Amino acid sequence: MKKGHQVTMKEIAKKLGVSVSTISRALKDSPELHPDTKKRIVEMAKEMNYQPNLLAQSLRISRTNTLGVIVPEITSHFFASCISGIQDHANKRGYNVMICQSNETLELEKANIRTLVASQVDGLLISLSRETNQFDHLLDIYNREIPFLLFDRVNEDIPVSRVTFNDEGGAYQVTKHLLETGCKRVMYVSGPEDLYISKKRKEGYLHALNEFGITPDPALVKISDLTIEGNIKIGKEIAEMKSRPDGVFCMIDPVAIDILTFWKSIGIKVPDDMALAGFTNNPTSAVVEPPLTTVAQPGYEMGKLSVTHLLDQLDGIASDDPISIVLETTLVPRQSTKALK
Amino acid sequence: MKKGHQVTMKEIAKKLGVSVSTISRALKDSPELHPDTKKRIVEMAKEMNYQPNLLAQSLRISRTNTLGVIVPEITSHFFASCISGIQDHANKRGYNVMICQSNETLELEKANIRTLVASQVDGLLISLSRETNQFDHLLDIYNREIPFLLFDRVNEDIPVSRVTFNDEGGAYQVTKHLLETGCKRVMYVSGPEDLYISKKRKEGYLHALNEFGITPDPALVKISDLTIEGNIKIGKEIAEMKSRPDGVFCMIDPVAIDILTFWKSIGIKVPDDMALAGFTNNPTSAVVEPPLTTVAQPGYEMGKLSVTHLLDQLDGIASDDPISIVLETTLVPRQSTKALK
DNA sequence: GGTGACTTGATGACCTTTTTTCATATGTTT
DNA sequence: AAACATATGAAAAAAGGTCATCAAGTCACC
Repeated sequence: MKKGHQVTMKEIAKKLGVSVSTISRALKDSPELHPDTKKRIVEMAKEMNYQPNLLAQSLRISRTNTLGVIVPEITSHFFASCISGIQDHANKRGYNVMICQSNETLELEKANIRTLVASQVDGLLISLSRETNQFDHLLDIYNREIPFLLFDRVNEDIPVSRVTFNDEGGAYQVTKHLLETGCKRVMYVSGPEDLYISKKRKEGYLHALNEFGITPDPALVKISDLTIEGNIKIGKEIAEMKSRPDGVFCMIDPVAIDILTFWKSIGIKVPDDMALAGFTNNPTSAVVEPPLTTVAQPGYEMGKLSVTHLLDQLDGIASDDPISIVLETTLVPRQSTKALK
Repeated sequence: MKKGHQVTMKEIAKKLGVSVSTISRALKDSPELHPDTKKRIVEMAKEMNYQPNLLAQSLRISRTNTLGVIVPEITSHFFASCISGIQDHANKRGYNVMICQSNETLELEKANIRTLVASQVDGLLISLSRETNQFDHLLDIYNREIPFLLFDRVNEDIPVSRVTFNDEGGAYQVTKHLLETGCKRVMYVSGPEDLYISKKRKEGYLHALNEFGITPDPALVKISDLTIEGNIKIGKEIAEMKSRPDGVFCMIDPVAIDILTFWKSIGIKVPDDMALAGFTNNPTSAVVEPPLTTVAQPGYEMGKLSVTHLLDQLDGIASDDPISIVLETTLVPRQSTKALK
């Protein structure tokens, strides 16, 4: 199939028997043109359904008014919300958005960056893949002075702006909640240790324990590979412990939900046998039985703030110096943890 | 913030003291170039981190290798899955994807089309918004011979390829399932009547009733505006009916889940008091209590098939004549409906 | 020495739009 | 009639890359 022909300024010019410069002047609303001519041209452009070729325009002015976005996966509700926030607010400021997913692989992340840069995007919003433990590709675009920032899945060694949640604070809140509702032995089920959020949330967990005068027990920290099988394996391990925890805080909701489902199948009662809490406030967490206590992360808001900051930098409204924007999270207590007395 | 300078062919040429044409030939792997020179150039290009400017390239060859995608909303798991399928398979064939969401409004749908067309995308994959009841914008791009197809939310009057689910068949399956598990009075909760899927699923519903020799009762068809409030209102209306249905089939999962949640709050038991079924197989439907019987629609697959067909048309592999691709759905029986005897 | 093959240079057209410059053609003013 | 303003044309340069063409150089071979 071949694309149909697009109307160009040249063709309008020919049709009206005027020159291309006149067309350009008319469409740019230049003051040195007779209003009548201007009107004639604008009307003809409309009639011929003229659309300026953004490629040519971008090439000329060396700006595309397009931003690139890279997320680990679109099907995650959280990232979908971020994208939604990014899109809405990018559009509001006259920018378009090209979205790519890395599928949690370093390889695709690199490839996406390459393509977006080649497409001359004006800036990039990146959330790193789980696999990303090496940062040459980011340093590369940093050195090439391509404006970008990191959100949610960030790295602290790259001198660019970061937008994150107060992961430590959220983990602190939820651990504290478990302790306040009577748990004595609270476990933390983490993701891979080199993940930024694994570390941060562990800090919050430890912080809360510390505040309650509890010495951390290494047996009460487990690491999941975040696959369904991995999560179930952890659930099983916990069930089989001689000395079980009485409260479990999982780094992300899906881990908690997989464990919950497994526990239900073997007769473990939540929260009576063990309390359970997650993090992220996925839509699913509200409807499982019992509803899961979790920590809400406003994804749309994160997308909005990220894109706004980047555009502010592009437009010279904000300084180019990297800043760190930290969004607060909110504890969402539900029935998977006991009630406060 | 200003974007850093990008290396051009001219600069490589200057550095190596050769002409731009030689660079071009080397990068195009032209056979008429000495292998040594080719190697020298390719290495220098790599060293200088040269990336061809896709804008210029696209402008010249009048092809962008980019597809545009318009979905009603990204945060829906179903559409996110479609996008994922589209992206993966577009990339596989060397295409990029620009994604836009219409937020279920006609206005944004039009604006998105305009922008994507102005950006010279090679083709479009469109899923219509709920509000779209007028099709000038589609006829417009049809007349301008811009290759596109419709998926999921389609319209049958535009002569372009369509990719849909067998909505009628899925609705028939689930209604039949309700009848087979003992329901005598099955209700259909529809969305707005001008929606394609509202109509199709109603056909399937009626088809099953007919097969069981049941005369459709107009009181057993309700229409929701698909907002949470609207769904709850329907749930309430059903609860207050003097002669309640004993099975309710909702056009989409969220409607069923909102109704289920409301019913739980007022003590109606599912499936004992009334059986309940949805459509789409949202992740949520598997974890509500009781798990919701629904119809699975493979979104990733739909995205994959859509993009593959469009690219086949673009590449001349498939004929330009519009075809209709119909994907089969699968009944997912769960505990919100009674078991078969 | 002539022929042909191979390699590279040099040039320019082209894609579309933007922007500038200079040249005209009018009409208006003094 | 000269001076000026206004409106428009015509053309070129630029953005970066592609592609084709012609010229010219080097080399080998008969």
